[in-house]
Amino acid sequence: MAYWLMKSEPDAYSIDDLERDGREPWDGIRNYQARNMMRDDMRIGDEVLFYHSSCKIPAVVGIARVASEPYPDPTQFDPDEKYYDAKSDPDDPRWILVDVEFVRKLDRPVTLTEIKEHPGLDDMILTRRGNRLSIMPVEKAHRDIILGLE
DNA sequence: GCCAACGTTGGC
DNA sequence: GCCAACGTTGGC
Repeated sequence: MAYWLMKSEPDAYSIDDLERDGREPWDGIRNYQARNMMRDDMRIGDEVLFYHSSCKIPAVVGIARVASEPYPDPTQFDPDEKYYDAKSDPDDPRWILVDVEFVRKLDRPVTLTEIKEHPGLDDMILTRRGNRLSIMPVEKAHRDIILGLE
């Protein structure tokens, strides 16, 4: 089983929203690297660290799991959608997503500050300079440390 | 609101 | 294929 971190702006979609919905298609990803990971590398049951970004206290706030095989992101074909992509061919969809499922909230958020301060988490992709990926792989050792901090 | 970093686009 | 311009991300 692999481990992932997925960012979401809590104003747009928070861990509480996922808890309420139970399950959610991870739509709107328009970055090829992130798409490739969902399309090629994620497996049902993989664990996801749910991270709040672009907010007051950026932090890992919960755990989710990959809940579907990859499939085309429907929002790319809907002209009324923010994430509409006129250049995506329905016969060869450009954007692929997976569903994610709520598992639990952390007992308390593990903040970006703590992650940066922890020596064992030095080489996490999350804190790498210039990293802008909204989906990234997480090593088990790093995941274990983070869950040890909650 | 600023700005660094980086991806994407499009002209040539 | 190069590269300047532009857009986006996301922490601060």
